[in-house]
Amino acid sequence: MLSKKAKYAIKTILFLQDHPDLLPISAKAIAEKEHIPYKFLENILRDLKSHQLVKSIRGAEGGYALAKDPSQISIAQVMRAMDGPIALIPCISERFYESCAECEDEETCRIRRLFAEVRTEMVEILERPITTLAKERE
Amino acid sequence: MLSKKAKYAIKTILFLQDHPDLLPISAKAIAEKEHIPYKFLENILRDLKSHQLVKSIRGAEGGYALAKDPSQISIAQVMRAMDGPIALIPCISERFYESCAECEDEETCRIRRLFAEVRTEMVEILERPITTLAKERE
DNA sequence: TATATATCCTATAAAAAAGATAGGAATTAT
DNA sequence: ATAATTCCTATCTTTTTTATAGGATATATA
Ligand code: FES
Ligand code: FES
Repeated sequence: MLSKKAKYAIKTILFLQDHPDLLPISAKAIAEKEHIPYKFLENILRDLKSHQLVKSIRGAEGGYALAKDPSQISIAQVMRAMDGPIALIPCISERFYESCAECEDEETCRIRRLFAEVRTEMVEILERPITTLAKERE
Repeated sequence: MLSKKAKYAIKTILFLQDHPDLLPISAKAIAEKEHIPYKFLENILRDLKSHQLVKSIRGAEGGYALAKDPSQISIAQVMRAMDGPIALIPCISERFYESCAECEDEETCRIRRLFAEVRTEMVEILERPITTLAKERE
């Protein structure tokens, strides 16, 4: 399951997408509008920034904005920045590969292929740009 | 990511599939062969049994065996029995539905459809019978 | 029937991860 | 100068995951 952190992060990114203002948006404003604990959101924003998903302007009247065009941002990117791998097992993760402690040999592992297939399908959907996320009830 | 419990459970199920002996297989034997902590495995087997995935024979010479034909068992079933929902968000889970505390309205949620699509693809792959899991290096 | 081998059950402990908060330094518009 | 804001490190709390303990119950077989 998605962590709360990742879900808050997604909501934050979509909120910033929806408000491409001239002025950046403060963490305080985001926290209030999206009902995210303020200090928790600060941590999330720092992570989003370190992953080049948002940029920040310091000082009074400062705040946050998307670091790139929304067409270049996907839910997968946000999930990876917050929770790590998309894959359900580490040995087939593209960006967070780790060998499986429990499995003797990747070559003969019975479930590796299956989960690789799952990951491929997941990534295909989750890598879509967030611009494709129209509001429902169109 | 898959929990260790789920991974142990999958290994257990595949082990039982590979040993369709006349005699049931003891937890002790499974624990040794698959390198699973014995007492942890007991808990797992109890859960697998309560979900009708394995059956048990008590007493000396007792042990465990699959509760149904392997063609009727999938990795998805094992995952659900151990970790709960396959879906990444609760509001689209088929068997473990919960409304999302953070989202105001499912109808207007921007990410619900996307994650529903992800779940559909995941389930399609993970619901395959374990008999389709041939050993690699065919 | 005694014994050894098992499952079965409840409870607890230990470790790790997730979720949240605290306090203050640094920056900047007004 | 002041107020608003990001930035940083640290800590705390709660929940989940992983694992263990101890014993009750059942059963094959010698
Ligand atoms: S699941 Fe990774 S090697 Fe088996
Ligand atoms: S993710 Fe469940 S309603 Fe938005």
